[in-house]
Amino acid sequence: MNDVKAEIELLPDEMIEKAAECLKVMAHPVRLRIVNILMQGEFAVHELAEMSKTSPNQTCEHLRLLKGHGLLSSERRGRTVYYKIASPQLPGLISCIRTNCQI
Amino acid sequence: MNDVKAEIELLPDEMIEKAAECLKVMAHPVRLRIVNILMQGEFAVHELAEMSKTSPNQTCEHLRLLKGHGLLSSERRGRTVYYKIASPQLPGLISCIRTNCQI
DNA sequence: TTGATATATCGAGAACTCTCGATATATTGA
DNA sequence: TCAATATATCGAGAGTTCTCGATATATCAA
Repeated sequence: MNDVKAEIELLPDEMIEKAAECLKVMAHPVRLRIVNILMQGEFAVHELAEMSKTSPNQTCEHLRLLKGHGLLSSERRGRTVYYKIASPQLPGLISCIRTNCQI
Repeated sequence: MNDVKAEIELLPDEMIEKAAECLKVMAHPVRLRIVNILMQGEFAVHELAEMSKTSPNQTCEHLRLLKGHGLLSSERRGRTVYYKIASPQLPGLISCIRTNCQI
């Protein structure tokens, strides 16, 4: 039994925690939709709210969470705030999710 | 505004929900660890429990959840139940997570 | 300055997930 | 059959996340 496990690669707890945290951020329909839209360019909060059929305040909160994890960045131009993808890894992750999670 | 959105690809709700559900299942440190271990072969519940430093009953529940979503399958041999990866997409997804979620 | 538009934040309650101990079931060997 | 081992299920309480309405802030144009 110990022989079997001696050969097994066990990833460090810290790495596992980090990845689980990253997945948790993505594991929400509205956030997934927002990120999929942002794969196609930069959009304003109210545009994202409308396209994801979510109230502006909820959209803001989802955007804040995504931005807080370094996945998005934002820029205000006039009274409008535009969000875009900030993490270089995000497009790869999303396209992989689309392939492997039946999207 | 409508011009911009007319060109945007909006994935069907159903697909988004399904993918979010799939990510939610993976978005737990113990389940992520279990799946990473099972990438290296078939293991018994008590082995997985020990390697993931989780009680057997909790390990069972995580395994049940993963199996319930079609990600794992199990086979009893004697009093031991062995779990392995059942979903063909899972290895690709995991390796992508390892690349893009800093694992 | 005022009103309109756009975004952001806060607090409370609902809903969901996690964890744990207790208990149940299954299998084997004495 | 009985005890031991292995796995599975259940219910309660703790902890999180989600959602919503209310409110705050920021910017612009009249």
